[in-house]
Amino acid sequence: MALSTVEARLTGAPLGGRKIRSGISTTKSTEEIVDSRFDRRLAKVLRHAARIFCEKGYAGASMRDLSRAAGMSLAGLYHYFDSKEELLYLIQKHSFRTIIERAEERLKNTRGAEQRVRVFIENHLEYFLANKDAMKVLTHEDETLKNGRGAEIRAIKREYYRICLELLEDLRREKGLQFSGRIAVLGLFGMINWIYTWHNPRVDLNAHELAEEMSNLFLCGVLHPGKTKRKIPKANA
Amino acid sequence: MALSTVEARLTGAPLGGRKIRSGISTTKSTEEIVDSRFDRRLAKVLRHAARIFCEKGYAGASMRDLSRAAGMSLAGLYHYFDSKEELLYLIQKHSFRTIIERAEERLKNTRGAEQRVRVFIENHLEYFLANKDAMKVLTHEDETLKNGRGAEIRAIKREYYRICLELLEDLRREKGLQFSGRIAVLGLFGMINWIYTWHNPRVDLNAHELAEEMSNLFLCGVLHPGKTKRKIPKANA
DNA sequence: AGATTTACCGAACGAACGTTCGGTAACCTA
DNA sequence: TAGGTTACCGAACGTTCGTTCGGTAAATCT
Repeated sequence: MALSTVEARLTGAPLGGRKIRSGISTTKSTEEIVDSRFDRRLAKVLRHAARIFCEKGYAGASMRDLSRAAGMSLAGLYHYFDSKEELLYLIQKHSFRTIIERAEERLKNTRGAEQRVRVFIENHLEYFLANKDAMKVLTHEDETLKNGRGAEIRAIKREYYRICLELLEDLRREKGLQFSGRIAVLGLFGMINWIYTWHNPRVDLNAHELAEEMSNLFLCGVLHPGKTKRKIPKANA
Repeated sequence: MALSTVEARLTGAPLGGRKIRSGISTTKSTEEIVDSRFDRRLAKVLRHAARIFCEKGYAGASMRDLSRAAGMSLAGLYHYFDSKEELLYLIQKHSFRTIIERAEERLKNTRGAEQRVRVFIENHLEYFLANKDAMKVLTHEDETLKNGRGAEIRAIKREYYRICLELLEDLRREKGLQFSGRIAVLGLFGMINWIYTWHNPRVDLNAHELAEEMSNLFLCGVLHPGKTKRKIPKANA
């Protein structure tokens, strides 16, 4: 793999994909097979890595732990990335990009400031609970990456923050309310990110129900308990 | 220091104190001076350790980092505790015990379910922001300790949880409300513990003001913005 | 078929880790 | 003032760390 950085290969495809070699090629299907094989194996490594980082923390997990979990030799791991730090970066970037992408997709089809906030919350919790390991690693290791990679993740984080802030300011405008946007966003993120510290799927509500409870709590507080909406309809007008 | 475990010495005094040697003693003032000197030095070490754990995480901080921060040799540190793990334990236990003690003290003098919840939140934020390093270490490293020490910290945590839960259930009863106590407690803890990830004293409100904002948000939600109470009076009847 | 690239692996690298050991000055008690 | 305790420290212990190197069998391209 010549110069080999995964980062250098990151462009479009699922996990960033592998750079398509330019030049004459009779069939491109073979290339795609090679590429997606690499990507599938990388994705598997990332899944196992997320699980171990989740259990032991980034600093507490050793590359030997990861190799054991992935069923691959220590040296073999380095075929897929250049360093432990890049591994964390790939996990965080993929999770963040995906949750933002999905939020934007769902918000495109939702009108009404309050409903949009509810959809944002539901999207967050749904993705969070379906990808607990990676999302814990994203939230818990949020100051771990430094320099370039850290800056890039922090930029994505600000983007997500801004989406939420705008939803809340729309709500404030629409209903003529008064509250601090910053405190509201950060209070909301606290509620919904804290979940990784306590949620037990055998005891607690599923993502959809939890989103409703959390939305009611955030929107109405404990003193004005929720108008329990039965379903969050995917309004398209 | 004979058998030397700090843990073996933990009984009453500030940080656990040093076990008072039993036996005949003409003056006990000398013993107290020795004891408090040890405690003062230990407290200083713990303060520096909390700062480093806060910056680099427990696993990411080395004993050499700690020795540098405390201005003491690596070996010298071990005069005050037996292991890195015990150091984390001492930091967490002291913070947790203190915040609970203060909450109970303040709640003794407060009537009215809503007011008691507000006092609980204000106590939490006040201690949290005044002891940011230690409180971040307490919240961030909440699954780090294992076995005996871990169980002990988790027991204190449950105690704190229960205090909050009872306040909320009192509120629910007093006002005839309906909400899930568990979700409310955990949502509230999310809001107020998440603060360590964003609070900047140069930009953000101080503890008292923040407590008011957070209390209003939690109690009334963003749709029913807060009855801004000017002062939280220390009611004594 | 021969040449190249891919996908690994065993073994080793030097650095850093938490902890311990043997000392030694300063202080306290008797 | 002799004897014991306290409060450290320099140097080293064995282990584990992230990463690299040289190799190889299989897959792919020409």
